Amino acid sequence: MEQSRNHRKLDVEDGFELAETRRTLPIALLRAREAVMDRFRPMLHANDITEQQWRVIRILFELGEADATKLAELACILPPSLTRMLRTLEARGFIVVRKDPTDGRKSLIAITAEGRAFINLASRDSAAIYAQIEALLGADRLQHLLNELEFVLDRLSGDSLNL
Amino acid sequence: MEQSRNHRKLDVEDGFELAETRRTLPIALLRAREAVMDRFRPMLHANDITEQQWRVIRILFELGEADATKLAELACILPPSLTRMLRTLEARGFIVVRKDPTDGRKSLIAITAEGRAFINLASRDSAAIYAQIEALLGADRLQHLLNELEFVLDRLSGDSLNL
DNA sequence: CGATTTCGCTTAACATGTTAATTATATGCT
DNA sequence: AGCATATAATTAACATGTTAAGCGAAATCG
Repeated sequence: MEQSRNHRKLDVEDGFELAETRRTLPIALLRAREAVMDRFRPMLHANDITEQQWRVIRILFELGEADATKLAELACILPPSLTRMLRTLEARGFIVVRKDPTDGRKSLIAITAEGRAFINLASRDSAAIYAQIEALLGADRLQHLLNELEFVLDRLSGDSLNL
Repeated sequence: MEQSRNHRKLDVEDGFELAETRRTLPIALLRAREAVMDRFRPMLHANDITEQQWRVIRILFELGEADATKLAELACILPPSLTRMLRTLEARGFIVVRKDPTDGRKSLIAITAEGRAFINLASRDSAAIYAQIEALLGADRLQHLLNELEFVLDRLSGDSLNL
């Protein structure tokens, strides 16, 4: 049930140590995410939308409208990528972009009725896939993992290079 | 100490449910990984190497030589990306590519002495950063998280779409 | 008020992610 | 051997990641 894995380290010429690549937080997070996304990708592809576009309109579905900075942060997308994506999503009729009347620098992005309709359609499959994942992992264990990931976030974010 | 977070669900018109985007496994894994990588990026950038290139030569440092398929799998890089990267890394003198004498389709990629020297230099900083992360998270908690991530991998990989 | 600085977003340039199609080689089958 | 199929890698085309630079609007400061 529990796995007592190898915490092996590689001895390098000069004496310092390097963790085995496979057993490393960046790789482990990446591989776990790929395993999860492999289950969503068919549904995303069938709906002719990318993973990132899906995140963006889903955030907008929750918020209704948001400025580009907040949207980028919530969707985990860098500003340059978001700029390009907004054109695509606007051309598809899922969002509308307008200037903030209070602040001429900001852009306000809102989801359209068409965008909401798309979410309503696709989220059926999405929810089913997520339920399947939850069943495979166990609801409690999944919640625990989400807590741990949030712990990592809280612990590593902000304080730049102390210690 | 423990966080009792919201497991809120969004009610959608038609009655089915969609988990809040923030509290979702793909996003949580992505955000956690970004928090981790933010600590490595300065070091990678200072050494003028990308995150993916670093993974590739590090894998080769561990294996010595490998065919492209295994290398791509271990480094979590798709074949088309690897093809492009190999040119870059070969031009920089970190690797050498040769055809497999037994199988004309395969390519065998090996790390060079120069590549090893690069790892030896850069891995000092890398190991220091990883140690800092381990200290911030706690060694035990980190190992536990790695185990959980491996559990996700084992549970979600392979069996394509069974219940 | 005007100059400077900061902020929000965009553009540019290059690297990688992603899927489909292609090529060359191996393998299986008869 | 001859043919169909499978495999390994590549190419193509488009989307996104990543860093730096650019630009207009807003805030700040003297």
